[in-house]
Amino acid sequence: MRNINIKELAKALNLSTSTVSRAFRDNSDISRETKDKILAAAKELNYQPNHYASNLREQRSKTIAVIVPELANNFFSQAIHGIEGVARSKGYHILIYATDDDFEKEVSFIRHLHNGRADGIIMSVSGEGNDPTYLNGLNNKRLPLVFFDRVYEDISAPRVITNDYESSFAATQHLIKQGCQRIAYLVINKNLSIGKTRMQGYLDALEKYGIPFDDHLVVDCTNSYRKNGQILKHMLQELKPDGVFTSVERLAFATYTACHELGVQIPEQLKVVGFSSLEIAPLLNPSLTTVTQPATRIGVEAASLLFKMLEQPDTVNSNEKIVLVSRLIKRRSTAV
Amino acid sequence: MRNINIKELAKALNLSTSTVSRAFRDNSDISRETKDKILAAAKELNYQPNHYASNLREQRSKTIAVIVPELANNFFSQAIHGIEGVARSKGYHILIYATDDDFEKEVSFIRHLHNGRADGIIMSVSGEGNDPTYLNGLNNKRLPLVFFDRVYEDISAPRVITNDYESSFAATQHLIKQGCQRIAYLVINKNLSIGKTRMQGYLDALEKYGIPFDDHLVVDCTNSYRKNGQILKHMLQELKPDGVFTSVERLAFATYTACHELGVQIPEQLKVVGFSSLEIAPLLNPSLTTVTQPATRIGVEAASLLFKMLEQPDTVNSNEKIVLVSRLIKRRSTAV
DNA sequence: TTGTACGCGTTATCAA
DNA sequence: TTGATAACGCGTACAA
Repeated sequence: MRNINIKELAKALNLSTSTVSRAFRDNSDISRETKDKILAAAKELNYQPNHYASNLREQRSKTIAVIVPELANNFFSQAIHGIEGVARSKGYHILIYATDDDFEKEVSFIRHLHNGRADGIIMSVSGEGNDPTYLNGLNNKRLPLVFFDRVYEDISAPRVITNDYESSFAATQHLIKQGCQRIAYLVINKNLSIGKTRMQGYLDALEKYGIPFDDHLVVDCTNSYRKNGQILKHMLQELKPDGVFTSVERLAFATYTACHELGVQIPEQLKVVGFSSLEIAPLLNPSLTTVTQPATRIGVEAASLLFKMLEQPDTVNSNEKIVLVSRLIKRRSTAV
Repeated sequence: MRNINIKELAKALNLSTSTVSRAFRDNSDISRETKDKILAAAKELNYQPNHYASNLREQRSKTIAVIVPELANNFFSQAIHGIEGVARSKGYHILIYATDDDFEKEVSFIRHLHNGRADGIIMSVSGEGNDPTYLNGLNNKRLPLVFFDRVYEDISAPRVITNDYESSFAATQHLIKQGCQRIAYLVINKNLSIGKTRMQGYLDALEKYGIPFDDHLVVDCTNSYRKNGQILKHMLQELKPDGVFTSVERLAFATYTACHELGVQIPEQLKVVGFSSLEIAPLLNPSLTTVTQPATRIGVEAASLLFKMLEQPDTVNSNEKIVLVSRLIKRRSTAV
């Protein structure tokens, strides 16, 4: 069964293409009767208006692009889940792009999206702290952009983030109150805004409780599973921390693994708290104290914001910032 | 900065639109010199060929659609990750759709994709065992379809699956060898092919070792976290199994949670093994014995198969079946 | 090597 | 209420 086009359908019904076209749009004038007839025939002959022709004509794609650093990641898949729900309810489709934390890919994706393929972009930026000003040359066109979670601070675009500073402060404070004095901060890229903000919370909590800052305890990790294992084992043995605060989920897991391998007892010898959206954190050994971001909700808010920009451009300020609240959930990994 | 079109760029360069067009296509004749000039000017003026116009003209979208039951799920996000990598390397974009295990949504997505929006579809089917013959009326058009993991057995389309029967047999056998006699099989939808296949492995393993089959031990669960908790706690208390084999990851987690709440000791009182792609299964309490599917690889294979269908249609048989091997990884949850 | 002209399938404008 | 027609932006015969 071939795809037929509007002409063929029109001919089959002895109608003009305009009339057929009208049957598929809600606003136009068309008699109830002919409309029904057309829709019935369309179903019968399996006709659907060609998407590309429509979009070319209407100059919009009913598609939004979502760019994330990685796909196989709890947080991002939950966020995408949230975005998808909103998009579907609006009749929009979503294109997915993964940068693998590669800035070049990010730039390339963004550039190529400026060809009409998408009506808007939702992005969590790549991990490399490169120069994001390339966005300035672009975003003034009518391709709205919304950031979520990982943002470029100096780029003017609406964003949905969480209260990273406060939750990092709270997490660090929690470790201190549980008796930790040598608290390591684990980060993937401390130049990225999110790494910096979370670190500031860590630093300020230390200061508040009069704990001297030791910059050896700020440990720069990688995206490589293997390398992180080496780095962390080395760190645990050399620096002998009694607490660890990880700025991303993966590093909490890496810490667990390193401790298992070294025979370091959590929480007796080392207390661990980390950012994590893992639903089964309670099932870990020991159950993991987490700073849990409302990942799905972040996606929902980001998508809603983007649709607001699409539907009522004037109501959204480019400095708009939605801050959602993360929760510190205390579990066994930080028990006394 | 507005988007400019090919006409404006041509005018700016004092060239014809065809010449400009040629500069963006590799095959056509065009002097090195003019080509460079055009590309430079394009960059300067931020010109990109309009995607919808190109696609309308060329009758293909360089886009594939991926339909999955859910997004916030380890297995599927890893599979999508695999698909994305292959697609990107081919210069293709991917559209993502989540059915939420709703058959109606699946049908709707598939139907709507037959409007030129995508050149092919990769799908893991929705969880409801409805009538999939709707696909027969469609897939003969030139919109290639590849199934992965969850498939419709009676629909003729290439598929990428894992050796579910064998690994289920192996998992059940492992439980038996560890001393289990009353082994429960947990499934979400036992009418779905995947649920059936995995159950057959379970049944045959029981039979091989002369363990009588008790159909109360086949427990139909849901997608609701709360309901599963009730079902499982009830099951544990009433049926007193000494082993549990779960056909999907989520039910293994639910089992853990129920056991924690009831104070049932794993593995002493109950041994657990489940299908799961969770990378941190070793970190669970206790570490979880898993049947681990090569999720990313499945995505890669499915995408590769689809591209083969797009590039050399005749070389792919519609009955083609790629079977990848899952691994049974023994951990503490089934220790003696 | 470059330019002219047409058509991809649709929708909006205008006329009937 | 319906039909004829032009235009959306591009790519490719064909002509130059």
